Amino acid sequence: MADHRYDPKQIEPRWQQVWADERTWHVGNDDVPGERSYVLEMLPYPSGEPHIGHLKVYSVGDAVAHFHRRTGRRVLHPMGYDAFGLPAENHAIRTGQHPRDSTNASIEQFQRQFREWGISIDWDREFGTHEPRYYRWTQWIFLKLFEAGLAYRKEAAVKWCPNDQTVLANEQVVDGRCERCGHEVEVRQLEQWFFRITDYADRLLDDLETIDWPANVKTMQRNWIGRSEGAEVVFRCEDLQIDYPVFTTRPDTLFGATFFVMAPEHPDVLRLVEGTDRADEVHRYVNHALNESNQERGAADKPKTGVFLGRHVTNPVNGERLPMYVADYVLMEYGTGAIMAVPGHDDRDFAFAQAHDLPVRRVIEGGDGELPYLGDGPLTDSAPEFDGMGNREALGAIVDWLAGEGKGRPSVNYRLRDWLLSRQRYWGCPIPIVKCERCGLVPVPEADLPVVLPDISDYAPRGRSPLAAAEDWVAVACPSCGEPARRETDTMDTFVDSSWYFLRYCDARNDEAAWDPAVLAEWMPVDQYIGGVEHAILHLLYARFFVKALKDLGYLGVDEPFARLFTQGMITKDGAKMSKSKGNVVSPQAIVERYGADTARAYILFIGPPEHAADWSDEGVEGVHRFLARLWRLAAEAADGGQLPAGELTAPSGLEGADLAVARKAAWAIDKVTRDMSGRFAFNTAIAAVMELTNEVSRLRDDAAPEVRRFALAVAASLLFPFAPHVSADAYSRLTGRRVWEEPWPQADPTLLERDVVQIVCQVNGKVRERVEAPADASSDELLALCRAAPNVQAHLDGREVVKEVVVPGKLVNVVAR
RNA sequence: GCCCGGGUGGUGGAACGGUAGACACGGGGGCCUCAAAAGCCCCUGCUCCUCGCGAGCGUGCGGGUUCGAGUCCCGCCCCGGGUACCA
Repeated sequence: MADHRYDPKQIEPRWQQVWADERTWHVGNDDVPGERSYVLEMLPYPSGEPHIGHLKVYSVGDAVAHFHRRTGRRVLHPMGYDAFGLPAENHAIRTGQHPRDSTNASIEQFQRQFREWGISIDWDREFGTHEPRYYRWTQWIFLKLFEAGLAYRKEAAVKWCPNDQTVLANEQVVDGRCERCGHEVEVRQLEQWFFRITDYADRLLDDLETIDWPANVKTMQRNWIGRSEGAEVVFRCEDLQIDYPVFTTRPDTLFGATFFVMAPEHPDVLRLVEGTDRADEVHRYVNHALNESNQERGAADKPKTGVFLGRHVTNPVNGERLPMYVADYVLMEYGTGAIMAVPGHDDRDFAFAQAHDLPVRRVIEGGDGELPYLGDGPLTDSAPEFDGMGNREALGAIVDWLAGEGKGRPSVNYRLRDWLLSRQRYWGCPIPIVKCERCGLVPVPEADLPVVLPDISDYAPRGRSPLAAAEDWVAVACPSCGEPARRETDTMDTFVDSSWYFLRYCDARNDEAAWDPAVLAEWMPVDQYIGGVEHAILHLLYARFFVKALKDLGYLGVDEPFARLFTQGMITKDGAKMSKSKGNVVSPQAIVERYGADTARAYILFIGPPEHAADWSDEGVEGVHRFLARLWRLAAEAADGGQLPAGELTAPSGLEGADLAVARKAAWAIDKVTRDMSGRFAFNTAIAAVMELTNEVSRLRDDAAPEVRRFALAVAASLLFPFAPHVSADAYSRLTGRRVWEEPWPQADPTLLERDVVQIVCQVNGKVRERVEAPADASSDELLALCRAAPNVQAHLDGREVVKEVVVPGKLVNVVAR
């Protein structure tokens, strides 16, 4: 007999070769009828080599893709690279190596490893976002958004990272620090490019209802958009004849306002005190507040500081004069940069009032008498027509009254800001705009796209894009008037590149257009999107915005890019995030080298539910490897004696004893794995079921029927294929002479799923006292009789009165006794 | 503070309101072998005893609903993540 040693180094390259030679995973855009499925994992940023997180996300995605294919769908499962970005550029600054070269080298690493992992990718659709044939269309989309007024330039207070020497979008500032490098960000007043994502705030919010995403991701997006309903109320400063609107969610508390506060950045603060004796003090305060870091200023528990402006505004509901303050707890970015302060019913206003000896007034009854009171209740001490009215009802009534007087109106405010997309860096997609002194901002004509990123020698950022130094490139004739003009030298945020790549995959080789809308209609939306929860706000919000905007412009027909989202948990080592500095990095390449790709993939899916974080265990890998080796060896040995007959994979007939039990186990495994893969991604229990089946086969005695052994092993291999494709393909091929990926998903024979004898649990007062065998179709009375006859049940019923009997057919009998 | 997750053996984890701990790791014992590796077999939640087809306890804590609760409800504690002066 041949030497049957499981050797992934032999098996894996052989099948990879077949898949590459035959372009097995390619799917055309041909108008073939039948169900389609678009399975997509978030595209990788190619830096160095793939890490363990990549192994996980593509193992999960590949399992889904294979399952969809085997259950009769045409599956689009492409791959690409998010290839622009700062790490490559910073590397270039240190070494002088062109970012394109280091990026392409990384991409080759990724390609090689994806092939070695056996991921079923349609390589014919591959691209990197840094390739002109791709970013040509990124620029085209930018122009379409520009034409529609959705991309615009404005001067604003923006977040600046002094380390990366570029501006950042709000989403890229985490705890006052740069999301990428961790450096504390500053605020600068600069003119920048923005996308008008705030126009879509309501739709981005409302359409969350229509997509099947994890609740926590939806919640994070809702919070980020931060819609609040309330009213805009106008407070007039009579001294200077200026109206100051404020946004409030609590117009019901208007009668409790006792002072008025402006943000230090508010443009009118200095004007209000000009030439007064308060000017010096206010100047000092504002300067101090502006120089304070975001971190310090952002702390909610910080004492409430502020300065009186020496001016007053009039409360529109009762004509009271309220003192005006400047205080850093009011933010310029939100609302109008000014607030009415109601210390009786707001924590922060209360804290400020305490610190500055301002009156606190109760206008809503309730609570235990303590102020501030944040709950609901009837109005008091407000106005005769509102007193006694529930505050929720009063809220509307007061807004109506204000609207009638022209002093306010219902209003909605969002936390979401427009997306700042320009970056003062080199390695990104050039913004296709020419700045002409005469014509202003002129779009580059579509026929001239792409605006190709020029090669430069000095990548160092100096507060402006390194592109600004490429004089030959910058100097250009204005497309509109022909006079000398200059190119926009900022590049786009790399999140722009990844906001539409899933559209390009559908029609990746189209040189005439970004895509053919008819082709897009065949594939979009993505049926199953898979990635890390760290993109819950950034990428996933931006991509949704792009799809909605492009739909409005008539280029596609869907409202949402990703119908179903799955977020996988992190892989840790020794309970901690893997990092070079901790020295706890597990390299996928080392694992694949040692155990093979199948072991690495199957282990990462077996370790636990894929949505949970999981800790890597070297011993656990060994266990999965042993399992694959055992399955393969059993299959190879069983195939020595012959193959299964051609045709459908069905159990031999006329089985009995252990042979029948194995056939039943196979049917059970088919059913179990199918269920685990259908509704949820319970890969861990699916693999456990195949393990159980394999264990049962390995316990068969030598005189077992060879066909049932082959059948059960072929079922095991077939079910395992989505998780460990090479070893499964190899085992299946030996057992059947056929290619498992061309086989339909196995069907469980219903007659084998049924049992004629079942085990019945006998309980007395809810405690298990005995287990008995009973015919599966036994009646309740029969089951009851069987259980009451059981010795241990009788022992526990001895001398007691039976008060109730519960029978769950096929399962259990519970006798309740006193 | 608020919003999500999550607390089950030595470990990762299983369990439509119905046998808690599938599967795997680790551990113990055995077979094979000159020996080892590999492989195979058995045992493995805790406690007690009369050692059995035994009894009791056991899913973070305290209550509740139910014939029956890891699972549902109420009140807490702890851990992880997100978010935070957003008016």
